[in-house]
Amino acid sequence: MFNWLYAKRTGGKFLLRIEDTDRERSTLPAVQAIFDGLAWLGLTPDEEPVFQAARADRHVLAAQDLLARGRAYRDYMTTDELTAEREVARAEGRAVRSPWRDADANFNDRPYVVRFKGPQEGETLVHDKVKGDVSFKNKDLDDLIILRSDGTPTYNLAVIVDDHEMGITHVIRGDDHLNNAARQTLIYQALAWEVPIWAHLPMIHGPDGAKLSKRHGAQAVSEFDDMGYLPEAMRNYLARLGWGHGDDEIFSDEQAQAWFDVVDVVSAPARLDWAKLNHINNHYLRLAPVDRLVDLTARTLASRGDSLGDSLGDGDRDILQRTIPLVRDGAKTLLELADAVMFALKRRPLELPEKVLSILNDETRARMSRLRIALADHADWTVGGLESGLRTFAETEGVGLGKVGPALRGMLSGGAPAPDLAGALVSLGKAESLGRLDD
RNA sequence: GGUCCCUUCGUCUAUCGGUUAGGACGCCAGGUUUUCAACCUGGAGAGAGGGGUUCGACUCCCCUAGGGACUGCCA
Repeated sequence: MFNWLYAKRTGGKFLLRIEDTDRERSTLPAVQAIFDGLAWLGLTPDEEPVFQAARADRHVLAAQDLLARGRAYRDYMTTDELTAEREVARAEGRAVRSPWRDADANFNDRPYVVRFKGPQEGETLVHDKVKGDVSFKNKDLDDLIILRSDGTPTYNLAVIVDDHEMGITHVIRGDDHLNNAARQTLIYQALAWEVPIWAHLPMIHGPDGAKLSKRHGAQAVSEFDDMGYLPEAMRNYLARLGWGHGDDEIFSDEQAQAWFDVVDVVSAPARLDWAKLNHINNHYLRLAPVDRLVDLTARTLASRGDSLGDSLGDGDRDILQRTIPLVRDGAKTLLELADAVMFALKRRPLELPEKVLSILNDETRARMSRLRIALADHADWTVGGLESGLRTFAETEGVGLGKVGPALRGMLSGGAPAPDLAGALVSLGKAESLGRLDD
């Protein structure tokens, strides 16, 4: 059975049908998951969505109407006969045809399915906004089953009836349905209903050119959330996948809405390019308000099950507030941002890795002690102030910053990636910085 | 097998008969440098192949090749 959800925007601007395409679990929860994904993307209709289970009674009525007018017929083929016919048809390179097509039979005691009776002559044109006019010879189109032998309607009848009754005007879907569009057009016409405007979008392929699958790491929108992508970055990236507007790469939602027209969608499938997605995500990471990134980073740390994530106090949030602006430029995802911030959240005393300990010989230890004193007196605890302070210190020592940096860095970060020295000092704050040096 | 769709740099795309075929990501080289990044400068890189139509074709037509979808009492 199928379930779908009709989402309506206030003012009746449009109706949106969301259907679950997963053959294995076509359930309401699955449809809800798709809807949630759209909500995450920021594509929420501003009116409560309407869950619409299949209106089987209306579908059956339509089928009976077709039957009464000779546009459908009862097909008494058994599954064995059908299988045999399919084999023959395939060998002869023609569509499947039931012997009952023109029999106009009506037995009471034999099971049957109801098939739509498509014309054998002529051709059907699908006016598609993306693919252009596509013509199909009617003789190549097989007769769709619209009612199963248990009397329930099939997908192809159900969408038509429900979409018509809900006032759907545009059918925009993956181009794997382009063939169905021809058959559905025939049914719309037989029902004397207005054929919707079709737009069949190319599918998105994985980096290797094959159909996007779990193997490529993502299928459900929520997985991009888990991977640390921002919704606005996804919107921008997805908009550019299969569509372009001159040289514009980064644009706002308002611009996208003003520029976008479904007829401009390219008709070839596009591949998902993680590198470019990362680049765009980085761009929006730089633009995002720090408060929001603090929240998202805290969430990321918590979801990792990292002990730090659960015990984040106000002091830690202050640290994040100071650190994020200094490290966000290098982060491609929220996951990387969380990594970049880890050094500042470590609890004293830090465990210094072998690599750092080896730098701390007697000479550098003595120098660090003197630096600790100089820093304790340093008042201007800003990136600029500390930069010049460090430079002055190195000059007094008569060495280059290269002699000071590695050791300081090691003690401050415990070997974890960290921003430049002045930045690291600022993120930690004076007390924590000096404390780590003391340790 | 049949029907249908698709084919511009590695990737996403611009071009809508006349361009040195543009941009972005990535890549390469150099610079900056206290880690990882970021950043700055420069560079390489494309019309699947073959026929037409045309003064002129990436653009229109045909063929071939390659890729994909559909071909269920699935949705």
